[in-house]
Amino acid sequence: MRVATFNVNGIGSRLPALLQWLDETQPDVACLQELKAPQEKFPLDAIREAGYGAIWHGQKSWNGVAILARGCQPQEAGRGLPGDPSDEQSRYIEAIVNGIRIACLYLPNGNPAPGPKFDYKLAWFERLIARGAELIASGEKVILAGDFNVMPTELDVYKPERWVNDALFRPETRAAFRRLVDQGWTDALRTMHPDETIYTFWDYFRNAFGRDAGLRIDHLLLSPALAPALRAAEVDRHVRAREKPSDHAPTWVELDA
DNA sequence: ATGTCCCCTTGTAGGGGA
Repeated sequence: MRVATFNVNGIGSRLPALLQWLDETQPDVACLQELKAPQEKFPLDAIREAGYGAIWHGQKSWNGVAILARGCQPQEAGRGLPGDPSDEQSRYIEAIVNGIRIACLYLPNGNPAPGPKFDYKLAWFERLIARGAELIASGEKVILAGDFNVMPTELDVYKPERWVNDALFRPETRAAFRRLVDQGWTDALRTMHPDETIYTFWDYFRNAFGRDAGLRIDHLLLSPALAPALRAAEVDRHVRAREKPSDHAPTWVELDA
């Protein structure tokens, strides 16, 4: 079973690229972030035609997350990250697919830091850590997948010294990610590639992809009940090299059925 | 500071966000 995460950066502009990638790689589950579309503008017909059922949480202009499942309808199991009823940003949705709980998330960017956006990022992170603890305690097979907007270590940044004051790499951000993982989650990509430089995002600026000036910020975290099933974890890097690409590449895990 | 791309607009160029 293949579970992928892909920040599409606008599903309106990215639909052809998304459909091409789905057709080529046929992931069983695809978690999408940054739809940048209101609920009613999700291209459900095209997704269905590609063979996928879908649930999604849209928002005008910003954010937006979706879970696609090949050949079946994802069973929605939660919309919105618990812990703050006043939070109106569409950044979190859960579904059950094939007995696995899939949490698709788009963690706030948080720049500029310090400031209110960074405060929101850290507060959102605390809520995710609380939800993570509940999910670990449940003993369920769970995947946390998405754009975490965190480079966990220096190995995950092309030039770490340039990023130390950025919201994606500040000590508070890395410490929060570590606290989450230390609950018992397995960082699938890093586990399968312990010493490798491996990126999931390249800025549109300054030919970042051509220079391989990338970041590893898209992650798939496996709960203890699921970690023994991990067989492979990779980045579909070639997708970033195409015409009109997202700034993120699809990232995926292969799990033993 | 800059670069680029996406989305929206008492819209068609400019601002906000990443």
